[in-house]
Amino acid sequence: MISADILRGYTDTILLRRLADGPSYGYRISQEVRELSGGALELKEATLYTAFRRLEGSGAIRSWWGDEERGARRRYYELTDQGRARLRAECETWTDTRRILDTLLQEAAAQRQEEEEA
Amino acid sequence: MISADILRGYTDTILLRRLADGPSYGYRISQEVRELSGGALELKEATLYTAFRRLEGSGAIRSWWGDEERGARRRYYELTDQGRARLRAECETWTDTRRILDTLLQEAAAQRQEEEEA
DNA sequence: TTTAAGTACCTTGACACATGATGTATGTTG
DNA sequence: CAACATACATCATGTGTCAAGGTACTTAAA
Repeated sequence: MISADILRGYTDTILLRRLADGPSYGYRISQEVRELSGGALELKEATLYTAFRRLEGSGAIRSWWGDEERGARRRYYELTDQGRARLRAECETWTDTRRILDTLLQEAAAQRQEEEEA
Repeated sequence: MISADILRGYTDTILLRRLADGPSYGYRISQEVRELSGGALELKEATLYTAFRRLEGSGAIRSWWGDEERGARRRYYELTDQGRARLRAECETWTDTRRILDTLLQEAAAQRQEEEEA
């Protein structure tokens, strides 16, 4: 189980990506994240909704109340152009970050050797 | 330039890895990180030294003052067995995290199509 | 028919980590 | 002697995560 604390800084990006294919709402997104991560990542509600506020405040998404006639009310979210641009930028940052962390965490020579000998 | 905020949660792992090949000290490690990351990541001093305190407090590293006869004094750090175990565990967590984020940030079908057509 | 569980939203307070600012001290080089 | 590099350290502040708590509707089981 991966804590979102470790992904800190990527919660927003994950949400933006979930909205890239069209409008969605909180509960659904949290389910999708759980499923796509094979149960390893669960965005807690407090994290999720504060992230939505943050993203809306910065102009990356906009939202409205759905007009569900049955069941619980839902608030829908949608990417703005700015949000789409931000998603692109942050995906590139992820690529860089991944490469750098791979380099920085590369196994020690001794460890590699052990594995080669195994 | 990648903010360490984005790597938050990996500062400790990076430091543990820097100590995996033998004892070292703060200033040198911060230089190594800068070089290995191609200048993209700079561990700020405050971040560095609070991380050392944290790691020593949790028993992952131990430290001592060097006996430099010239130049500024240095505090050396070294992995404990516990630290070595923690490094292994956290490298595995990184592998998982990387895979999960890759999945979660995978480009949208529409975007992929655009690229294929390009 | 009550109860539990699922859907769906929200806020508050506590906590952890990163960092700008600031300080100490020594050594080297122009 | 001024500037820069080496080398350590702390404090206050900001930001993000999350446990805990709350609201309200729907469906299925007991």
